[in-house]
Amino acid sequence: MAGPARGVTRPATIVDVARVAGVSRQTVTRAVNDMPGISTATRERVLAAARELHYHPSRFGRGLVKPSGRTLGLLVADLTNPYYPELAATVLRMAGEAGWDVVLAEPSTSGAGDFAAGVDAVLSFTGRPFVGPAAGAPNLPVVDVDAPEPSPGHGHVTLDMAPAVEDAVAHLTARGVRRPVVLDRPGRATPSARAELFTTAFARRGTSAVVVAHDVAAPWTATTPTADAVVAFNDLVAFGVLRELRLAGVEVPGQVRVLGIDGLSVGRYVTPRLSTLALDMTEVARTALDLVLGIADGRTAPGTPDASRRVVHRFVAAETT
Amino acid sequence: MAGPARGVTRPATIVDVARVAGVSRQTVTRAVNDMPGISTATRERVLAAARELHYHPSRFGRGLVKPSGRTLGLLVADLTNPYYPELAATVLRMAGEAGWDVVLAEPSTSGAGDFAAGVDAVLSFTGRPFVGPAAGAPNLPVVDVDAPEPSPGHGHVTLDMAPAVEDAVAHLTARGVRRPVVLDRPGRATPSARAELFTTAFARRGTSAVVVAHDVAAPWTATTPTADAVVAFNDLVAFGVLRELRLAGVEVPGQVRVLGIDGLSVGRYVTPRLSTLALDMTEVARTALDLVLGIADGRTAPGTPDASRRVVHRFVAAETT
DNA sequence: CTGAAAGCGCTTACAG
DNA sequence: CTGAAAGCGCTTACAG
Repeated sequence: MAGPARGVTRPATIVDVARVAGVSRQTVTRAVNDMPGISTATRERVLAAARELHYHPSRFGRGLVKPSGRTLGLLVADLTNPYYPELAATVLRMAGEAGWDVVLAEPSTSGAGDFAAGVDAVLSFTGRPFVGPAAGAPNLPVVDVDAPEPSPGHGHVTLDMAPAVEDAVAHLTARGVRRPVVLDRPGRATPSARAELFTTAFARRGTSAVVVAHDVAAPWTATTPTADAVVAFNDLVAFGVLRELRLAGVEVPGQVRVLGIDGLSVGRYVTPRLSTLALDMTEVARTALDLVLGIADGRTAPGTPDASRRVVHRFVAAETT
Repeated sequence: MAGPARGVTRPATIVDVARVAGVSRQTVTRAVNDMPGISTATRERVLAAARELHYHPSRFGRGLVKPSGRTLGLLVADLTNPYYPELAATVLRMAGEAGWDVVLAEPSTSGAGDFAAGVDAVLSFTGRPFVGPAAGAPNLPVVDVDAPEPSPGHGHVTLDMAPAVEDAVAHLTARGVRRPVVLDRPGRATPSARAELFTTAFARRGTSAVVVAHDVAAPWTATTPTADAVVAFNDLVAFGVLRELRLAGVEVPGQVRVLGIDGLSVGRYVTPRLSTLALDMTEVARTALDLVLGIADGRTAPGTPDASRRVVHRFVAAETT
């Protein structure tokens, strides 16, 4: 009963079970996989040995020899923002239909190297190009979504907010907005791309928008008390703004109009309902998944125009504008 | 250049690359893994061949021979309800620290069999015991969370709402609630366990609660227009109730008090803030993960008392009660 | 710097 | 009903 490796507990393998049960390896396989051509007595003896040794088949040994599904690595920036779980849920369901498993990870959580070792393709929703291990993963199919610039060898999906920004700004100015505030992500030297889209669009209409860092220490209400519209960095920030305004007794959209970005489905529960630049998560998921699976299957070559896709936001006017 | 399998495209293996590059298998390994002891010229020739063949190392072949992290299968009922992503995010982060990857799946998405084939342990948040493949996965470590009854051979984590229900009902009756409505999940013959907890607790205080199926076709406002408190099946339902009441001009908590269940973190954005029976997601994740990894590492035996854990909800009185 | 040999844990034919 | 042999794709010593 004393195994070769005393002290250190090595997981039991099929040969350990075979030895303990006094049979051959292939008989263990028959018992464990419930195959025909084995006597009941033998099967039970083998299963008892398996139980005793806590034997569980190695997925590597098995995967090497049996056809098995492939695994997609899904990297998302921050699972705390419902935006990413919504996206992940859609990717998960679609990938499942295509026979792919999905390993979910955040960049902070797992070393990118370890992560890449266990997957057959990568879909990265982190806002920057996926950086795999320097070596060991040549030709790993990778698709970056919404990365600021295309990474050579990767497929990429661009999320284009510009048309929706135009629509939203036209909508707001038509309703008399003249002193809009754009709440930008804090801690940056320069305005974000989305903030610039808004200031440019407003400027084209003769309206100058103020960009303010969304900072709890210096709330925008103090900086720009006369604002008649707030463009939030994303829906989550907009929800916070709506709450602030409610508590301050400010009417939305009567006194201040509020616009979010993302189109989170939890938005259906807030009152008044948030106007937002919505992304069709299903479309994003389908586009990104189609691309990465296409690369994995050799249908699409990274570097070709077909490996570069685009999804646009859509302005959804609800109750806050 | 014509491989042995013409027509059907079989993924290239290390020997294909070796053949095309005119080197041995181990030289391909050296090039691909950026190891020393290989000339620059050879390395480049090999990498060029790898590129040409779209070669990517099999994770099975590699996993068999290199020490690698293990994979946890995380099964959640419904990624559409933020409750599950919140839980998943916490599990993901903690599992990552322990060196485990996480495959996320919904029961509907992937055949349970396929799912179980690729993982070393399973954590099931589906409200019922995990059912793996009938065969092929003996001694797979499994932990069920919040399953109605313990499944033999599995570890289980019970989520106990009873103490929080007591606190909430005491709170509500102390504030004069006499005609509470419990919104139950629709389409069931008998009231849910949580609905019964509430009716019992109210009854003990001499108050009879009405259980109504949460059904858009027959809204609770029509069924029980005189209700002075609404206990929702979960936070998401409660958010919808809050919106209904707002639109109907009903004051919360002045005219009707509202209670949710779950303690979703998105609740921080709704106004007024929802009172709820909150679950500490971190505690649930830590408890469940500790248990399943303990079973996987042989520290904990399923069936022993230690393989059965309990986490309690906590009543959080916010602005709606 | 390069290759021949052994082996990781498993299953699939093939023999008895 | 059971076992000996071959092989899945890879890496790790070991020889040259």
